[in-house]
Amino acid sequence: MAGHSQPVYLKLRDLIAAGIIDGTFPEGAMLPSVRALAAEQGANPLTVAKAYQQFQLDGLVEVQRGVGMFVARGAAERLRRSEREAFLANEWPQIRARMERLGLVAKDLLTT
Amino acid sequence: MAGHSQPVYLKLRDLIAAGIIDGTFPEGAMLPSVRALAAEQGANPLTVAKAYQQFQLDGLVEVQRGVGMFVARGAAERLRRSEREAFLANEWPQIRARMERLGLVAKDLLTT
DNA sequence: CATGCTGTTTGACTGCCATAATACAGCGCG
DNA sequence: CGCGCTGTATTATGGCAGTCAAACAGCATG
Repeated sequence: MAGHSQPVYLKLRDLIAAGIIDGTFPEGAMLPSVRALAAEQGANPLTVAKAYQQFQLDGLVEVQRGVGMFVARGAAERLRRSEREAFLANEWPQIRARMERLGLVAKDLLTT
Repeated sequence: MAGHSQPVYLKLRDLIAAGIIDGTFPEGAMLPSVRALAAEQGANPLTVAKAYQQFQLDGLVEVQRGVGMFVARGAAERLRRSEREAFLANEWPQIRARMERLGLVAKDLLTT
C-alpha cells in the first residue's frame, strides 16, 4: 500500500523540522525515539528512521547509539535558514508563475 | 529511467493546461497530436495520451477519432476557474503555513 | 549480567511510472 | 480504394520509491 499524495517519511520529516524550529524540540533535547514516534503516528519504525536520517546527515541531530537522538546546537537557526533558502529558490518561483497564470495576485491573498 | 521529482505525464498535463489557458491553444483549435507531442517532448506516445486523457474526462478537449483533439468551448475559462479553486483550497493554505513557520513575510516576496 | 530501552541493518514485497513493439480503429483526401 | 494521418488498446518489460517485518547492535541501569 503506497498510494499517498505525499510520502509518509516526508510528512514525518516536516513534522520533526517544525518541532525543531518552533521549539517543541529545544536544542540539546532528546527527540522522540524511532519506535515511539512510529507508534504515535501509526507508521513503521523504519519509515521514521528514514525521516530522521536526513537530519543526521546534515548534522542537525546527533545520534548516541543505544541512547537516543538529540537536537544539535544551532539546529533551529540553521534549519530555518536552509528551509527559507530552499523555499525561495525552488518553490516560490513556481508558485508565482502558477499564480500569474491563474490570474491570482499575492497581495489579495496575503491581506486575508 | 523513472527517477523524476514530478511524473512526466503530469508535466505534460501542466504544459497543455498552460497552453489552453494562455491562448497558445485557442478554443476550437486542434491540439498537438499524441505522436507529435511525444516526439517534440521526447516522451512516449502512451505517456502523452495519458496526459490528454484527464482533459477528455473533464470535457475540456473533444476527440474526433481519426482526426484529432480539439479545445472545447469555454475550456480556458473553466480550466482557469477550477485550477484557481484547487490552488486556493489545497496548496495555498499549506504555503501560507509554511511561510509563517519560516518567518517569511509578503513584503519580501512581492518584489517583482 | 539481564532486561529494556535506544538506533541500524538486511531482505523482500508492492505499486506506480515509463517504455517498447504491435496491432487495431476512424477519418479525409487524392 | 489506398495512403497517411488521427486516437486507442494490448501486452510485456524495466526501474525506482515507499513500506514493512525481523533480526542485529549499542548503551544504561537495577
